Amino acid sequence: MKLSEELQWRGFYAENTLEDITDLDKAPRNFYWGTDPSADSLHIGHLAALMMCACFVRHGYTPYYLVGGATGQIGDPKDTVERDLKGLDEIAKNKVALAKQIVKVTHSPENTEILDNYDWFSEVKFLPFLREIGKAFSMTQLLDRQFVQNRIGEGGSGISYAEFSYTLIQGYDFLHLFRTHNVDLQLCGADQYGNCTSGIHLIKRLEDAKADAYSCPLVIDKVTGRKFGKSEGNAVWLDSTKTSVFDFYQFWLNQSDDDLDRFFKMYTLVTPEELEQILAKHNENPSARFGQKELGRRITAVVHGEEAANSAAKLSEFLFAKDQDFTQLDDNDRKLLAESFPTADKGQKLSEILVATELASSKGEARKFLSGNAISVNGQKVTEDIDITEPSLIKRGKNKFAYVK
RNA sequence: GCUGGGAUAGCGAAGUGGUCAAACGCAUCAGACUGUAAAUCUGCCGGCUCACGCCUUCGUAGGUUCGACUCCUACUCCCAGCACCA
Repeated sequence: MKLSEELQWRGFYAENTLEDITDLDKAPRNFYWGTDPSADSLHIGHLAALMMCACFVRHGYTPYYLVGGATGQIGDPKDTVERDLKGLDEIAKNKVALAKQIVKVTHSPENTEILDNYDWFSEVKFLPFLREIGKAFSMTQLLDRQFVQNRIGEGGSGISYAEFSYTLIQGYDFLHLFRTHNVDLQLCGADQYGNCTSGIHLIKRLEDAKADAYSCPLVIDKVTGRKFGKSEGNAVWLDSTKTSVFDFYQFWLNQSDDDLDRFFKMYTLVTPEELEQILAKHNENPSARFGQKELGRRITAVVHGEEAANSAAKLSEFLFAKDQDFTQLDDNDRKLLAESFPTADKGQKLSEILVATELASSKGEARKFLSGNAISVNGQKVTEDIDITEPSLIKRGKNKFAYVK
């Protein structure tokens, strides 16, 4: 498939500035994709964008990945409220973490350079910036932006000059990369499209050259209607200390049948023929969740590696089997359990173990779970605060586990 | 700068001296049902406690009162209008 065909087939197709999408097939270009270090891990929303980047790279494009040490100090305006400024220490820490993840999931060589816009912004002086960049922007257009309109005026929560100016910073990045690295294409999620056009505008204005932006749709959770990984509470992180490999795999396993097609296309490298086979097999018996299992295994492999993905799959098979027999666990299985879930030592009350493994936040909550029929030990529902004297598998709710050594 | 309005739990939003840990909605969490899905129904839903109960919250800091989310003062931030500037 040509790049343009593949992008459309995979669903990486939203707004862009191209005359025609087939222009992408002509000659490989240098592109950049960036994110701000506003958290210490990427999530699956970023992953979709990175899979799109990888698609370009497979077709010969040269990637520049940017972690926004400068933009992160301001924060991209949300359309609801002003962000709290991140501490500089935190930003520095986050930058390192994100850079590592980008290298990992894009399967870039270890020495791949991750750009940091702080490197050039730390040199930028305010007056020259206003004279060169500030002058290029019309206040009318800046005010016209939808999120600005949401933030100011009645019912709005206000917006600071700092956040208001964010788009100038990101626009300048594009200009800078155009000048220094011949980058004339920016890839982004649809929510960043406006910021991309700021850069295009600058490049046109100051360099009299045409640059392009290409965005992919935001991945929307059909259930909540919100974009993936948005709200902190239920974000699915790529960092296994924030979202365990098991939980990551389980997230995909729990997707609905309707979403299989689009997630396979976006998040895995399946070919059309392969996908057809997978879906056909899935539809023979949807309740067996063949599609979800395959999806989970593949995406988990991209993020955490083949071995971890297979472990998560194996563990899930065992834990959700109808007739699990915990006495048949061998040492390897036990080791896997201990690695995958929080652990506690035997010889304690069940409520204490629940607290120690963070399955419950307090003894009171532990008791509530027990009386609410939410806890099982080795597959048996337990409602009393019994003593746990043997190695056991504790389960809370549908898929929260802990292991007692 | 002036005038008026506002700041309540994860979010939205009631509450205008005691019956407020705070209505209601959403989200989360748990249960039933199920395909580890969706929809639906049920419960929980500031923290701690086996529990009577105790502790901490209603922008911040003080004050009045037996008692304050509710009244007063100052401050911070937001919104609107006006003024200033142009």
